[in-house]
Amino acid sequence: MANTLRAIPLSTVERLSIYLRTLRESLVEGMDFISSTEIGKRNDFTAAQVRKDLSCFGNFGIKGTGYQISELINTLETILGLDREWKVAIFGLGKLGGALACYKGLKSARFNVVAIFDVDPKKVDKTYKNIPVYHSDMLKKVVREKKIQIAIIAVPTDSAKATIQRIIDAGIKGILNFTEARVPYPDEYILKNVNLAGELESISYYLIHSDL
Amino acid sequence: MANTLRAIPLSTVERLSIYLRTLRESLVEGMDFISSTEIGKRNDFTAAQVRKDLSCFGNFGIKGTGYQISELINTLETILGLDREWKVAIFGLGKLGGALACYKGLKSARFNVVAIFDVDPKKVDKTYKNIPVYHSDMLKKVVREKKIQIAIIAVPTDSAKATIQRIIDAGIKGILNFTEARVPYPDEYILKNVNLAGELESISYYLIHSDL
DNA sequence: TTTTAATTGTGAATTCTATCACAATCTATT
DNA sequence: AATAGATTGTGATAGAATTCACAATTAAAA
Repeated sequence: MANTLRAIPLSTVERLSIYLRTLRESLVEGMDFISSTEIGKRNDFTAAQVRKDLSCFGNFGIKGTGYQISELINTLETILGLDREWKVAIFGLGKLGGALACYKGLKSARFNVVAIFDVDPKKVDKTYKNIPVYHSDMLKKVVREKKIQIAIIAVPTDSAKATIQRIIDAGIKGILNFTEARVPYPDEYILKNVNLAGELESISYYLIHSDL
Repeated sequence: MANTLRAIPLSTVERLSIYLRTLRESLVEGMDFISSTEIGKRNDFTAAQVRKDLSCFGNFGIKGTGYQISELINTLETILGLDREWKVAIFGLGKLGGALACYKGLKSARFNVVAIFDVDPKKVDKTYKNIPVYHSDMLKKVVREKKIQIAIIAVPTDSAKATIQRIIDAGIKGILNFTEARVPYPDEYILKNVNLAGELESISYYLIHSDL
């Protein structure tokens, strides 16, 4: 039975993203329906896991047949909030910030980069790939005017903590942080960290500790 | 009691990375000892979590005092395999690949980018930031000669699946994948996916489903 | 030396997450 | 209309991860 209000674990939400990708892929392949078994097989999940995740939000399947793909895509997009446009700002126009600003996966997924912030006088008050670049001092004003809802942090390590704090203070509730900085934040905020060094370090760990 | 052989969950290993960062930070601040409580506070973990994680590998603390910071840094570096140099190749010299090649966090953490692969004739057989750029056809030969152990995938989506398959076939056992492609891989391999769109989608989800 | 305060390491308890297993139901076939 | 085959949704079960809670130990203070 559907219960959107019950707290859904992050792991379930992250898998919904993966299911959505699989559904789009199978739609391109010309399929109309897909079973939980097939969704699982393509992502190395059990079929029960797939069904349980989906059942948190409703009964979308047809017994004996599976899930109608285009319909489930729409449903998952609505659940994930991809039925609207999100206004995103990138903080830090270095190599990584620039790469993220160009990333096609963003725009196609309704994440629209409407502002870039930096402190370098050579970069500010220009545009980068048609996106206006502002001095970080303009943060509060621009966030208010452009109704920015999500921040992506790609500033240098040493200014990261202060930058994140200012973003929190400006009321941007969704933050994706590519730096090492860790900042406490209020409950109603969602802050996710992508830690490149950490990813490689756990790869390093498992390379050593496998039975070689 | 220490038991390095027992399978350690990924979540524990990932936290070790975080503890290590915290320890380095506190060393810079001039501290000599740190308690599990303080490590936890700086990362929003419980003190028990910190102690339990560390106790998987040994008894490193001093009761009443905490952990000797520089010593625990060395211990964690050894556990994570950061006491050696890892040879890394980046696949795809686009915006993201270029950004990763320049990323200072890599080299300082003993992850040494010794090769870049691409298929663009304008890029191959040159160097990028002093790193040689090879045509992907040279994959097997270069991997063997340079003893590459870790691959970072930053190629375009449509060639990603094939690229990853060739990397697996070439015997590179540690893979960090920045693309959407998902490829089945043998057990003794470790493949981690960083999914930017997925991260933003779960942020989107929680922004909608908080009590606003 | 004794006491007090701090902190670890860990077994037990709890909470959270994933899997199992099967009744219910749908489609297709005979 | 009846049967066979497929697949869902979910309560029950199992498994994993986290937190609790406290004895043991150390350092510092009295």
